[in-house]
Amino acid sequence: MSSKTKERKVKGRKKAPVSHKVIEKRRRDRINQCLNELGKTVPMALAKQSSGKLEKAEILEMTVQYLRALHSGDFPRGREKGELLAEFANYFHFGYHECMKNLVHYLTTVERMETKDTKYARILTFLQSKSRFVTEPMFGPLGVLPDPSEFLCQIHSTTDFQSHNLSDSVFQQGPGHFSWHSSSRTPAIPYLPNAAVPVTTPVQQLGSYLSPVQGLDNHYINFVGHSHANTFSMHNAQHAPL
DNA sequence: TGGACGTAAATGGGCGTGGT
DNA sequence: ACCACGCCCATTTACGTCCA
Repeated sequence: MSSKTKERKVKGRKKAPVSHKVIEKRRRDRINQCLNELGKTVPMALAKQSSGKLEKAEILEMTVQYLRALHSGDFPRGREKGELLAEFANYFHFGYHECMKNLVHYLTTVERMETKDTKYARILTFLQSKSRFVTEPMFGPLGVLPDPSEFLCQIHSTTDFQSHNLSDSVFQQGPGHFSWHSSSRTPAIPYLPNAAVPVTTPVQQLGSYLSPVQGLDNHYINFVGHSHANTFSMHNAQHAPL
């Protein structure tokens, strides 16, 4: 066993050498972090993750398929490429919203946290920042996609954030839009029905916020040549027409 | 229940590269 | 030339799942 393996040699340098184990650990962490990001970004991986564990190899496979689909000219007739990209983005936002919804439900019901709680506010702010970080590099250029953080901006845009309570808080949306409270898995969370989510995607013009996501299932499956439509069954069942 | 199997993480070592 | 560092690969270890 060489000295390198225990600790990298120290001679004649200012900086203390870093253990090879530590370096390798960091490297593995970087790899895993990127794989996780892919798992949260690639629609099919995101869908499968929600129903079970996803192997690294699967994430990579789905990413390859996803990129092939995006770069393929073989889009369904009558659908614009940008339109489908927007659908993919919506799919991601859907998953993100779903997680946030569950988290908020947990915080408010299980943890008994109030919206005026600073910790509650910090968590939402964190989610907001993460939301931007994850989505912008991939979908930013489209420029017209809804950002989940816009849900939260409805809180932060008002300085009296602390005056809000659960019944007049964040998850405000109009009819036909993505629902924060209608999941079969989570009980209802009160909301203001008159505040609409700022959704401006092209696909939205075709109908509700969710319908593109449902439509995406078939398109995406066709793109990647998979026949496992039941991969998305959870979403279909859960978010059938609002 | 225990062995087979698969996956992920940890570890050890070689090699290339860039800075001094 | 020497050294720190990063990358890659092979092997070992830990852990979870499946099946007889």
